[in-house]
Amino acid sequence: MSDVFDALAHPVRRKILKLLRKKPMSAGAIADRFEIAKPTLSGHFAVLKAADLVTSDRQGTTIIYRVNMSVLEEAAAGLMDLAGLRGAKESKS
Amino acid sequence: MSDVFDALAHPVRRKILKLLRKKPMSAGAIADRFEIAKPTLSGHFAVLKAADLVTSDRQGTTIIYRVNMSVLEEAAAGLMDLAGLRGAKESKS
DNA sequence: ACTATATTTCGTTATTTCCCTAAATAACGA
DNA sequence: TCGTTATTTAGGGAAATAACGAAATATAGT
Repeated sequence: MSDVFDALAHPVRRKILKLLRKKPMSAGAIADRFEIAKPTLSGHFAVLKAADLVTSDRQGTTIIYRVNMSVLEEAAAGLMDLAGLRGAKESKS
Repeated sequence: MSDVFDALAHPVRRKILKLLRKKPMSAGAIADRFEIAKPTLSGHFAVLKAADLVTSDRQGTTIIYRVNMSVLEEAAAGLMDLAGLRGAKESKS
């Protein structure tokens, strides 16, 4: 859970998730949307993956990233739990 | 919005919010719940305040912190927006 | 085997974050 | 005003994070 919030803390990573929400994209296609160097983005992908917020699978030479919706929903639920709102499961950490 | 996710990224700050959700507490009362030095916690309060996640008011020599529920709810809504879920307002950044 | 393309890993630098102790500030009561 | 309590600010060191260019890896096609 902490990994998730760490991952969400960076604006670029939130923007990546927002892109990915519409449709899965290759690392390169995502990189085209940013001014940031590819190695830097690659690092962001790694953080998102560590948080299990995205999954990746290779297709030939390109790597396709897709959002892991359930984890994103869990995070939202976690926040609602913090807020003490309806529909929130019990949470740790 | 970025400030909010930054603030939520630290486990201690999330724990503070969770405490404060039940009832407003003084800085010292919160500090009693942690092993962390008071100045360190004071720094965490400052981050939470910068994100507008908590408000503070002084009562004599003690300072009472309370959660700003609406901002916490906004953050949850922001996440749901990322997840593309119902009930989510449009969001920037 | 060689070349080209896509992506990541490595090594480095700069910035930020986190935590601490010590000192400062604020408000109270005697 | 003095002393006490509650909290914050200041200063500093260690560790984490973010960014880059260069080099490495993986795959496909020739």
